[in-house]
Amino acid sequence: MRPTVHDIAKEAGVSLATVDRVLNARPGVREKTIARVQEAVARLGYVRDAAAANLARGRFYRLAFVLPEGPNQFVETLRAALLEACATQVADRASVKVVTTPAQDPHAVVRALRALNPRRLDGVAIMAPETPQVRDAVARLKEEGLAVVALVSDLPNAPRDRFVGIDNVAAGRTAALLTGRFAPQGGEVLVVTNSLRSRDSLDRRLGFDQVTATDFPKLSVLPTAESYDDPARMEAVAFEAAMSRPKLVGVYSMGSGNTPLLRALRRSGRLDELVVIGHELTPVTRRALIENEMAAVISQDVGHLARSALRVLRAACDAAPVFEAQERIRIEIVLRENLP
Amino acid sequence: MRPTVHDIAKEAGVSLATVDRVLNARPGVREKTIARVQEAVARLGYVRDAAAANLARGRFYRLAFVLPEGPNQFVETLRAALLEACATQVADRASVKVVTTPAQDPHAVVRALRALNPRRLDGVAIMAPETPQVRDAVARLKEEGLAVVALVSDLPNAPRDRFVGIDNVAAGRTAALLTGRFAPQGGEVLVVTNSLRSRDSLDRRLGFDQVTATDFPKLSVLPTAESYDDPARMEAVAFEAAMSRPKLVGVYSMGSGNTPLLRALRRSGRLDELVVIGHELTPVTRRALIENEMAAVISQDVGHLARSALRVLRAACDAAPVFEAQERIRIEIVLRENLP
DNA sequence: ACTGTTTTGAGGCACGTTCCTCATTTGCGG
DNA sequence: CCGCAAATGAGGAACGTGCCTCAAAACAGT
Repeated sequence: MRPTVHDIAKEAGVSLATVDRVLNARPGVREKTIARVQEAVARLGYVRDAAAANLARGRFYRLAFVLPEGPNQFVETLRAALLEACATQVADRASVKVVTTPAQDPHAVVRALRALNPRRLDGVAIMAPETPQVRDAVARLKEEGLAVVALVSDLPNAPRDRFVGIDNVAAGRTAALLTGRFAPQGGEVLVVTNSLRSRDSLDRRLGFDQVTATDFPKLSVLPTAESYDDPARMEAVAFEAAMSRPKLVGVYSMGSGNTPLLRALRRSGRLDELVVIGHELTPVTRRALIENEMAAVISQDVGHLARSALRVLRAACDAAPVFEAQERIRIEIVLRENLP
Repeated sequence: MRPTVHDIAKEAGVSLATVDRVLNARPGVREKTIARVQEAVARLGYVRDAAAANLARGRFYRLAFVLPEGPNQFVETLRAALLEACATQVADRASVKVVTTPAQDPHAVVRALRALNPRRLDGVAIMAPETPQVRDAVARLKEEGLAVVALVSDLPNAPRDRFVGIDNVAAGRTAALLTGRFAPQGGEVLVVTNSLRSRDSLDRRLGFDQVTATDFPKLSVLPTAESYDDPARMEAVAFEAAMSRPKLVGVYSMGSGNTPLLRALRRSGRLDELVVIGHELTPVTRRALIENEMAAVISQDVGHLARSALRVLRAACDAAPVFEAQERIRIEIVLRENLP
């Protein structure tokens, strides 16, 4: 059996109340006594029973997730993973509210953040492009004492407690390395995204350029084409590039919008000679991998993302340390053969 | 606030005792009453507070991990991850004993398993090659009522409750796909391992052959070379192949022993023209990736492995269902640019 | 209506911790 | 040595659930 606070008290020769005061860093204990208790803790190898502690504390975490809305498979699966995580022990003693905002309206996010009542909430996870208004809204939430984490796309200049997601520069570098090795003959690479306003796309492009510049001189990377979340525009841009650029060897899709992209490439008849690399495993990209239409998908485990965000938010609420190793989101490379 | 058993009792118009009997599937309640309680549970959206339940139950999980011993970086990091996981909430209300057995002695595992006292233990995780003796030892543990999971290397014909690890056939298929795409010109591929006795090596070879046979006719895969955990032998075999086979384009290392392998290939002077793919991210393989000596490493997150084994063991002890999505160990592809 | 069985109610103790209150002791300055 | 504040002890209630006992009620078959 593990030692309890009672054992510590006995071992240190103090009362239970004093042990409690020391363990919870409450004032009113002499240095000497603190040391004595801590020694006893070390000697007996005491570790606080988190279950009992939470029970006694009656702690309840009121959390909110602000996600973009739209025909975005990735966000849909993220939301599903979130709800699934809530049904398990990860979300124990927590209530989670999911708020969605129109993807294309940068003010909508701000409005949604303002609409949150800080007194009825302990923490917020935000997935949104970084704008000055969003930064201000985050700052306001922090001032109100809320825990704030950025999700998927970082808000590096906002006072968020933490970013939960992959290192997008490294993700872009990984995409470049795969493109370069899958297309050793070299040629032109088309880079597309729905919007460069999001920090994640920006970072990915940055990483992609770093590696192609230093390691794959035979690749020439075209300027980023933005679709602004318009499928028709995405399809037109991709089709145009495929038809007019004979030296095209690869396409790197940094955002969503893989359905119109693949449709265009299929239509151009050049899909099987192109190395297509995209992000996020969805039904669309999964199918494309199986059909050999996409060479690789760079992905992040949405289940891990959801659980990690929940754990990190709770830790931030308690100003407790996080278990780093568990919260590092991996850049997953998914090929046809290691589809989960 | 979340509803409690008290709320359920009130809602269903029964006593607390009856609610408890229904929730814990104890006998002595009429069908009609059971239905009434379950309706109340559904209506109020009650979910059992796992923390309080475990506390009340006073459940304590006594677990043991049986791991191979030896100069194996992978096992070392696994053990470290295990100890780290024990220090966190994952191992809450559990004691974990780690037993190591000499890697090369198949009887040592059996002896270690026999030495376990089933009355002082609730569950065991085993990482060992599958032999008839191991199967019998596992069967004996199961008969004693222990939970048993196979770790990393499956024991498909033993009555283990579950396998925690990657799908090694798929891992082999992934390695083949990478080799084929990284070496489109084709040629010979050397496959090495420390021992084909382990189920994982066997499965990886199987998967590797499947994909090379169907998708990469230009690759000809050599018979598996075994080192029997002897670094000198590994080095000799690899050097010999590199020197005598001009058409060699790739090496697939299915087990441990990457240090002597890389040393041999370096010595042969052909390392930079070979596509080397190995398993498990260790200091050795990490360095080889950074130096561009290895093209890719197929890995499994040891932290995830450790935490998953703990969770699965606990669930098996309680005959509780596991949260599948969280326990699926991914086949990670690690390149230079997405090193964690 | 009688017995006997099954079902239900009521209550209490336990788990390990937190967080109170109130009384007591200790240390310190004067 | 006194007075005062700080430090400590003792005890208890609570958190939500599990698990136990004993008695009361409902129901079955005769």
